[in-house]
Amino acid sequence: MAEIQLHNTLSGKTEPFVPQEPGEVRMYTCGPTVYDYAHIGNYRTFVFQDLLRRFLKLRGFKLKHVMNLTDVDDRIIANAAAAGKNIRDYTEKFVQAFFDDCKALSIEAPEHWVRATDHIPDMVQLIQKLQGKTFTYPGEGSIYYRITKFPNYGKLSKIDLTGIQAGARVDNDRYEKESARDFALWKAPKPGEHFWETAIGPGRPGWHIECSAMAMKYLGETLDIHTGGIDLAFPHHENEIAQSEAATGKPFARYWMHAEHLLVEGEKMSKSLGNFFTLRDLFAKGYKPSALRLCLGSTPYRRQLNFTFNGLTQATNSVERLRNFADRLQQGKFPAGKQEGMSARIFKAYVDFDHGLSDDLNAARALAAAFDLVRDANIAMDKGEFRQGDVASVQQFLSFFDRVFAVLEDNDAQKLQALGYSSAQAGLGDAEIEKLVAERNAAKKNRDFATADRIRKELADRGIILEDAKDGTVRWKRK
RNA sequence: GGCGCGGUCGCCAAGUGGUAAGGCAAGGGUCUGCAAAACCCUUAACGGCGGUUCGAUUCCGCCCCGCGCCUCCA
Repeated sequence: MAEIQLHNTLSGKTEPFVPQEPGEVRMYTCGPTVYDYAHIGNYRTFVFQDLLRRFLKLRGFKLKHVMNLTDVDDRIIANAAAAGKNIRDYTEKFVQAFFDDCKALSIEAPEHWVRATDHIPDMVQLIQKLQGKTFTYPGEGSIYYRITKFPNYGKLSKIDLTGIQAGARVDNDRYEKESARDFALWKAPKPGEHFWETAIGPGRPGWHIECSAMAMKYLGETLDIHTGGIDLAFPHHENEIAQSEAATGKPFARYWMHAEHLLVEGEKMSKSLGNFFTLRDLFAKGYKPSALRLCLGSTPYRRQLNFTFNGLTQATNSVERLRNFADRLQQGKFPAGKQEGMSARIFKAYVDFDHGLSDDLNAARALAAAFDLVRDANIAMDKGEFRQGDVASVQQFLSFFDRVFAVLEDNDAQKLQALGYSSAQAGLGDAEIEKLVAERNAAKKNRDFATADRIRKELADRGIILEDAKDGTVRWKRK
């Protein structure tokens, strides 16, 4: 196995990954703000986090992974008020939707899902700790963090504070702050707004404090890995560092990893451009969850991903190729014994796969390793050289591959159904299809091709593709 | 302006100081009652100009182009 190398935003370099405790990784990943349905850009990041998580597990690390759900912020408060709901009720729907989406994309559950509103006391404690060290100052009922007190401010995002002036763009906060860059740890309640009554006064948490408080509560004062979208590097993660390290005097996270953003057809995704998509939008158009997962996951995470419908179709077909191969392996009848060289060929696939992912999670390379093996094995099968004795080891490789990529299982229809999308062909059950296939086979035997073709057409119209094999067997699949 | 990502075949996307993976598409085959599906094969690419070098797509410089962050957006 290759040494795992990860790109660390903190150092700006790709470094060997060595966790604090051998064999164990403590990871915190920034999750969604549940004010609305998350969009495909969010899921690009979440799929990246999932690939990272799965790869580390594959390499034998025990994972302690925490992902947060931000369920209190300005938008949530505003939207909930507009809907006449309390924020817990308002966010519940989007929390559920997020969990559903994760299931659809085969994003594994972390060891802990944590919600900001469940951890107000932890945040209050952390703020008190900062107060004790005079990193804070009050202003009209709010509590601010004094950035000038933290010498390393800017070390993550490489922002140089000296050049920054409190200009019109920056100084738009209506609260009193000493310096434009200072941020709120605790916000005083506005009239009619939801607030918590606490030892540091009534109010609600600032954006950044939740992650510091929750990460340290579950993972200790120094994390191994902290990740999120690239836009979070500043100010969110920078502020997390300032808060946490001021409070503990220890490094907050050792490896910071940031996923680049996703573009849509080469443009920034935005509601105004009409190129803004949630998973629901894509599933309603008939795209498969597995295709979206591959589409979002196969571009290395530090590259901007240009999402296009053409690309999604390509991913759909790529998934098909892999699944077709798995089926061929499963259903094929091969001569007994082992093919010379096949074990070595499979070993090479493992090596290439591992090298790809070990190199800063290069998913494109790992994927190519699988496709290379697929092609070579297909050639061997076509030539009649493939042997039954190699089936199991190729299957083992595929399942190894799929422990990270998670696209091989043919369960898209079930997933969509679980989400409430009945795909066009959902009306036809397996038994019904088998019956029609049998009828067609009978017709073919009687050389009644008109009937056989009529059934074939009927099935095709309902999204069922038939595959007539050489030996007369028929395999079918849903489009 | 500062910081960052990128410009490789029609499209997506790896990679290397000695002329370049993989996927999709296209074309051609195998198979088939015909087809489809599946599988195989083939084609074709390194933004521009300099520099370093025996040799650069790969290193350096400049330029052009796309995109992001610079206070609450993954």
